[in-house]
Amino acid sequence: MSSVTRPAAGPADTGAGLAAYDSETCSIARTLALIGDRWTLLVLRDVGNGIRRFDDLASHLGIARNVLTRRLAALTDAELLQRSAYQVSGARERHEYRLSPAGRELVPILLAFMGWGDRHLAGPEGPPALPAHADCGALVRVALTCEAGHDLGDRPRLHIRPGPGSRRRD
Amino acid sequence: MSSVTRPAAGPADTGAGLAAYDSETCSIARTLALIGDRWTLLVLRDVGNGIRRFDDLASHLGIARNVLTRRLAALTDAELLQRSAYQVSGARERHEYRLSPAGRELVPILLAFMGWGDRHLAGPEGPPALPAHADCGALVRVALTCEAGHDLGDRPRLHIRPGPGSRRRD
DNA sequence: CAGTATCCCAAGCGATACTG
DNA sequence: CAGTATCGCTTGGGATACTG
Repeated sequence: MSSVTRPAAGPADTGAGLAAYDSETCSIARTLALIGDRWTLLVLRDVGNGIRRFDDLASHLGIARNVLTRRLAALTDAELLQRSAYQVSGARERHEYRLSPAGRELVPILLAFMGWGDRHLAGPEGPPALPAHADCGALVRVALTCEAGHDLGDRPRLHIRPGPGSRRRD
Repeated sequence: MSSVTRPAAGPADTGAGLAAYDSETCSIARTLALIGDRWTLLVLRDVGNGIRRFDDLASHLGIARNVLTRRLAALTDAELLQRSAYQVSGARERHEYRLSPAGRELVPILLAFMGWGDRHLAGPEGPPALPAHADCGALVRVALTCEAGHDLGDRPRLHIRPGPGSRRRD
């Protein structure tokens, strides 16, 4: 990028759209407010991977127990996790956590993180884990496609437009 | 997973894979450690949307200036942003920030957040913003596809396998 | 096992003032 | 305009002890 005498303008400046709208109304900001803390995505990852009990989560994550309590409560409250009781024969009742349908819809976010990390932060040995389609076993990747059927590739060029729920800034 | 009394199990338990591996080696954890704080993704969003100057970012985001300084420095350092100087005619030199190639590859993460928020946190009016393919104008969405060509849909069923860079837990 | 209750601490944020 | 410097404070996280 050499000597740009022209900071603004050009087709590259796709920003006029979002820039004019409230930063907090944005769906990215809203979602981040819900699950954008230090532990939540990792909790969801682990639960999605079948770690469903409190102590297992605590020890696998290395999270403080009280913090885990808070996260699980918040996630259950937001209905991203479902807490269900189960009973093993005569024993005392136990609980387990599972992803709710809305929680399972967060998987693309997790996979997007995973894909980027695999490409940019993995050592020379390669990625630490591989996501496969449970039905057919083939590897899964995140793709950006447009309604016209184009694949947008790795470094997509977007143009963000105001949507119906946009709120103009003052 | 040895000492599991296995309450539920069944085909739903796809977790054996990741659960057995280190929580921090995971690419999700690594990526989160880099960009998983309260502001970074929003900074990247705004820069990607064409807000490129310090004061514009500060006022659009509502972030404290010193915090913005730190974020921009960290992101430039991690080579997710590129800082370039430009000169308007005779005036003093100015700087602007742009997404680096690696930074642009984070767009799928942003769009995954956006998509989820649009579906679960938007008001009845609809999504606040719409991402369109810059080339053709059609709307863009995040899709999960497997190498066998299947579209995994909204609530994918995955099986996470250890990859070459996996590190067993003790 | 699955949490809750306390207490303490540090990172991180915000506000403000200052500089080239 | 584009930051840096300082400071106080709040938010959350960690450790530990306790309970049904």
